Amino acid sequence: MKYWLLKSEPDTYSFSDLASASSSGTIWDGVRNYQARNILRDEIKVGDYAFFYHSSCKEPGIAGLCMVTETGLTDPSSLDPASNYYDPKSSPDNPRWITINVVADRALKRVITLKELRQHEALSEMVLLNRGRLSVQPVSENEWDYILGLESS
DNA sequence: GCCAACGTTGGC
DNA sequence: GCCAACGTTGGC
Repeated sequence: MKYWLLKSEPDTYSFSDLASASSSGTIWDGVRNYQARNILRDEIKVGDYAFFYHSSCKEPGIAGLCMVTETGLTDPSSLDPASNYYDPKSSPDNPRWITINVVADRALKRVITLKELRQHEALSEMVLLNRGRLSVQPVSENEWDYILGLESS
């Protein structure tokens, strides 16, 4: 099992939105970056866990944990002409944007902020802190465990 | 296939 | 709202 970090703007879709979604969770739609798409399509597996990260907001940071329940899904927004994420170069026969379904696992006891993460030498190699713009990223097991260890501190 | 121009992300 | 970083586009 591997660990990941998924970014969302909480004004658009927050961790509490996922937590209050139906038991089937949500499709992680709208990713339009090839590196992130490749991770969604090729690397993330059912049963993997991810941090749910709030970006572009007052307090950027990790708000909760979620679990991957399905992979290999065509992003429905890419085929919807009414969507902001519509991509005319994608089609049902040859979908360009492949994604996953996730469910909420649990909220963290507190949001672990980006500012706090930056203060820990043990996390200095985190993708989040070095290639901040990537919206789907790997998290090492050591980083995962370390960050969960901060939760109660 | 280079690279300048342009667009987007996302912290601050 | 600014702007640095960086991904994408498109002319050549």
